[in-house]
Amino acid sequence: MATIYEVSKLAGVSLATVSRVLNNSASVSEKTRTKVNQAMKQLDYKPNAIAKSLASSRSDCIGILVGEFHGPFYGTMMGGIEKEFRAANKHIVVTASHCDLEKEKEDIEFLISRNCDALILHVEAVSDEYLINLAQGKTPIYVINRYIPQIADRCICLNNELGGYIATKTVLEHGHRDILYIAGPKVKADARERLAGHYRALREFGIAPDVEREYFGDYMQTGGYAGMQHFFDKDLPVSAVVCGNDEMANGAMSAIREHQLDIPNDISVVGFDDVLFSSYTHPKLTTIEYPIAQMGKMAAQLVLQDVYKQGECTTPHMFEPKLVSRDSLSSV
Amino acid sequence: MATIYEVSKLAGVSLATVSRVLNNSASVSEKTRTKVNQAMKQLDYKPNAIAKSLASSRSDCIGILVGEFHGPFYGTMMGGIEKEFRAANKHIVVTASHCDLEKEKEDIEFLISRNCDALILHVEAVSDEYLINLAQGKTPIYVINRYIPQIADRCICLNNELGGYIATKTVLEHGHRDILYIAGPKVKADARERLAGHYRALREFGIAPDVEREYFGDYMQTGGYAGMQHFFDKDLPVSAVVCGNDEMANGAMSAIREHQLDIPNDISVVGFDDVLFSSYTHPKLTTIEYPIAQMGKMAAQLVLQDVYKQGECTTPHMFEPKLVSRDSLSSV
DNA sequence: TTGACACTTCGTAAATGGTTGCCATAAATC
DNA sequence: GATTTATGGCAACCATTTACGAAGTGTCAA
Repeated sequence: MATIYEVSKLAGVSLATVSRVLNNSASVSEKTRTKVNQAMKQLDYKPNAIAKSLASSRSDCIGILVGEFHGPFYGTMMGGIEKEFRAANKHIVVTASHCDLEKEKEDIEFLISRNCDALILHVEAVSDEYLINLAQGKTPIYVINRYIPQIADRCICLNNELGGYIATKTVLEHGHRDILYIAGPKVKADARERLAGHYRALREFGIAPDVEREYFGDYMQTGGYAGMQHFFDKDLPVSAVVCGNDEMANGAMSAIREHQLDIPNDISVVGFDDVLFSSYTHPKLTTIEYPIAQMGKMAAQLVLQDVYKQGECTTPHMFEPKLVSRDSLSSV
Repeated sequence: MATIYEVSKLAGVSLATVSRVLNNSASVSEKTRTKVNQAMKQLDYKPNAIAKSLASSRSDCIGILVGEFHGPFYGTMMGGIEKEFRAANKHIVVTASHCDLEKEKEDIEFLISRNCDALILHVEAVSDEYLINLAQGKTPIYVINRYIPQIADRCICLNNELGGYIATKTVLEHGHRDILYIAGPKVKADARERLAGHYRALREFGIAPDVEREYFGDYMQTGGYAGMQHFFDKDLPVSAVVCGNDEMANGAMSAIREHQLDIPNDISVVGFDDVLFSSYTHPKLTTIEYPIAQMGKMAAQLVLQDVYKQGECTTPHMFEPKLVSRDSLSSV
């Protein structure tokens, strides 16, 4: 592989000049520029990003940390981020840390050691203090789906509590009183926040939260399915089930159908996130919109603005969840 | 950020020794090793992966190229690859090139310029010649979902034609004769292969393929929905619709339901891929299994074996599609 | 016409933070 | 005391950026 040195020799100029035309920095005469460009073409020269990164301590790469690669939520998030960066000619390097404390730390260190110009993190296990401390470091970080007051300007999040509140309140307003809740994993802050919103709505309607009517799933279809089975086994009266996310709602719907019950006439179902497939379930899922693609886009814009001084980002950092009314919720 | 130099000074040893401790290569006395480790801890030394990569022309990174970040197919593939590599302490850097020729080439060059030790590619736009040529290069490549005879040992793929054949043959064996086909984008080879399999099954049953009964979608729910609408508008007799993938099947089912028709009693639906949500649709989707997670895993094992000389991979390179019988296909 | 001055354009060389082959030295063994 | 063996150090190298300075060119006034 040809190096900048060979190019400089062939073009009869110095290393510095080649570097200058590469980065079109400073002034280079048109004549020299053409000479260099020709030499590069002739040698099929490809710049070595690693060496460039070492010398310049930049990388044009943004590190992304997600929980998982699979699943509709993270995929959409990565897509939103990537689209924005690609337009700006930046690359992303993504790792998935499976909501594990050690892996999250490891991955963050990995991304920093790779000279990422900034980090966009969707982390769950790591503590607030860790992130606050990390934010002091050389590499700017941006946090999605988590609000930390001390670094509020680095947080892009959704009001999960409000979303949980809206979901259950809507169900209550439709006349339901026998409500089940399939929550996400207790270890996840957003799951707890959504549950808190659920409680608030319940109390507002004079209903005492009841642990008997709660189930903690895994945020996946299997969890929703298992949760619903669990409730069926306990033979509780039910007219609606509110789920911590759409995947679990999907799983719950599957279990409900297997019990020969109709959605929403026998049991109403509400989800959270409004992932892509939720408009294609049967019945179409009533859910809470989590504008994750936009939030990813915004995180990217923030990086572009802060780190690369390109464009401006004026979107507010806290997004408001909205109800998406479809067909899985009926009145009683 | 502390450098290896400062560590060596603090520990009172040479640079080389620190490097040896880091890579636990060659022999270093226990005493020295402890001294160095203590110094590293004291300085909170973090090795600079970029510098290491430049000096050693390795990176412990594997470049992955996928079509998109979102969607159940690629997510599962990335997950399968990542899991295997994480266990071996390798990292992946992923880019999505949206099935665009220029982006695919650009991304491949990007990954190579980042010193990736190997590339795992799911590419569609780039030509066979390009890949054959690329395979001659310094960076080993592995290709998923594409068979190129000249580099067969680098290809991990599914017999798409056979899958397409099985899907339609199964539908025919269930007595259906008025079959519609919603294919993937013509530009995608796998879509064409699946369609070819469809043709073969049709001919085997004495049915002439009919372009009136074909629609080319986008491999997404929207495409399946639009395809079904298209057929409804033409008012063709239908008893079954075979789809190029599960997402389109999902979209088609949605359209069918909106026409107040029952699945599978009025119209049967068959998909392809068996992505996660297909076991949770209503009715549960009958489809063709595409073991993409396993294939990703295998690609990773191949890299581990060939590039890092770890483990051994004996899985055959061509996977066989299998029918997954669920509830969306009935007999007539 | 010429000299001063400013501005372009380009080259030199020192980083950047590591790896690694080769050689030297000290310790251990016989 | 000679021969191994285990350790450690030196210095070149990886491919690039970039501060600094040196030419070269042009403008303008004296």
